[in-house]
Amino acid sequence: MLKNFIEELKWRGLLHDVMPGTEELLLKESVSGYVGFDPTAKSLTIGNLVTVMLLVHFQKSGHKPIALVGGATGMIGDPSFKNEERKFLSDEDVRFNMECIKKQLEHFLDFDENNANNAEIVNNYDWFKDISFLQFLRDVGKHLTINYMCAKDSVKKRLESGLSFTEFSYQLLQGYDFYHLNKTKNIKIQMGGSDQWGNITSGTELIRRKSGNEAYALTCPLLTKSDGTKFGKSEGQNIWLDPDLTSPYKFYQFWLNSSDEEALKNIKIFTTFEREHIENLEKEHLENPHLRILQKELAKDITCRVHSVDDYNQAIEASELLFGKGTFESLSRLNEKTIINIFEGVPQSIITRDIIENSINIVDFLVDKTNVFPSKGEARRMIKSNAVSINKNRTEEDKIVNKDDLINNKYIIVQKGKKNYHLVICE
RNA sequence: GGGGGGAUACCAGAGCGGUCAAAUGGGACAGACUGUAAAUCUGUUGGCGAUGCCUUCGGAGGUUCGAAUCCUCCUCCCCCCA
Repeated sequence: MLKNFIEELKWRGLLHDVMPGTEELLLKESVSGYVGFDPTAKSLTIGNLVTVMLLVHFQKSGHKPIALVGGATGMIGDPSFKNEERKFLSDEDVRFNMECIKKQLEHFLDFDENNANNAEIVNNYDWFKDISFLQFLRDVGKHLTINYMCAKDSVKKRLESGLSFTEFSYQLLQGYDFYHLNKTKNIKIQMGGSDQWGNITSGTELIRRKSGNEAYALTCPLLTKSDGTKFGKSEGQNIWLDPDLTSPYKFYQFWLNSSDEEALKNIKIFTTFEREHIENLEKEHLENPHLRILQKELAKDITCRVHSVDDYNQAIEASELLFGKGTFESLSRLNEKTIINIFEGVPQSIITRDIIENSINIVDFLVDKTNVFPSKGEARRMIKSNAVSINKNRTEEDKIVNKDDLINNKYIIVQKGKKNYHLVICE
């Protein structure tokens, strides 16, 4: 009943590094393993989703996944591969973020206590809050040398530019987490992104020295886009799991917009589809690339899981209208409720009715009244390069906007380029 | 402590008294082509009431008809010698 977890990660492209003996252990018995999440924001991003998927597959392979939310470590800040010292988060922020993240994790893992390998969430603040500084230095600090700690790639960069004692200590805290979980919950393996390798091995080392137990580690690659830039951002914006921060429509669009190469890579990483199923999808895709099957399946699966089937359907409906054969006529036929649904999550501005009644030049409309563009120069440039549409019709610089442009006597749909919409509501 | 080099638009980096709103490359955005893909090609990348005006070249002053460019002071970075 145990599946080969390592094998699974391998073909999915989710394995970067693994400690010797890990595979044997995982095949021999059902093991508890954990991944840590820092509560630096009130929501996880799709970047964090990669390590969430490690836990998901871990559980599916018959092991017991633990998500650690770093209530304590979040107050310190991980220096790994960062360029500079980070700001502290306030106590309340950490606690608030932690609660939010906890709820998000519950979407992915099975917490049903009737199952032997049900998921659990732990918070390292619970065991750190009662440890005194002196006690920590005696119990933990004594076991790892500065030389060992400095040798980590993750801190090397910062040794040149400066690193506070606080952040330097981070790996001890994370190492102690692992030790504590190993001792109290018999957790034998820690997983994470490849940037965490240094911190994780501090943990296995600490365990070995303090208790003589064997502990294991495994990391997944950090995702980058095929052009090498950071994954998970759209126009410089993070893609969040929280629908208030990234609307389901935008979320869906993000995945749908993947290039072929990325879609193939990501469908393995972010879905739980079986290997054979993915290979079939890939084959279909190659036969009919214009149908974008990989992108659609990928976007569908993730959107449904992170948000809901309803959100997905709505995103589809919106996408079809906005990118399909939408015309001024078809848009005019929509009722108000549909419009509101479709444009949920699309930037909007509200203007007063007299502006339209009195007619207004397109540039003033787009800059002064609605902030579609930050400056008139840019608005004119965009219009000149054929990038601006009003209600699906290309517009000219001398266009006057008046009440004939209102859809449903209330809405104007502005398009900047092919993909960016802006809804103007006239009240 | 002594000596030297530097800070320019999102980033890298030229310019070293007027012709500089500032070369070039990257990034970003847009257009064409397409499949809401990739590649490619093209355009844009300080603001405005726009053949002109205003604000920008680390900060503050000064010289000059005129300064990113010269001088003084300050802040921060890098290198070399002790």
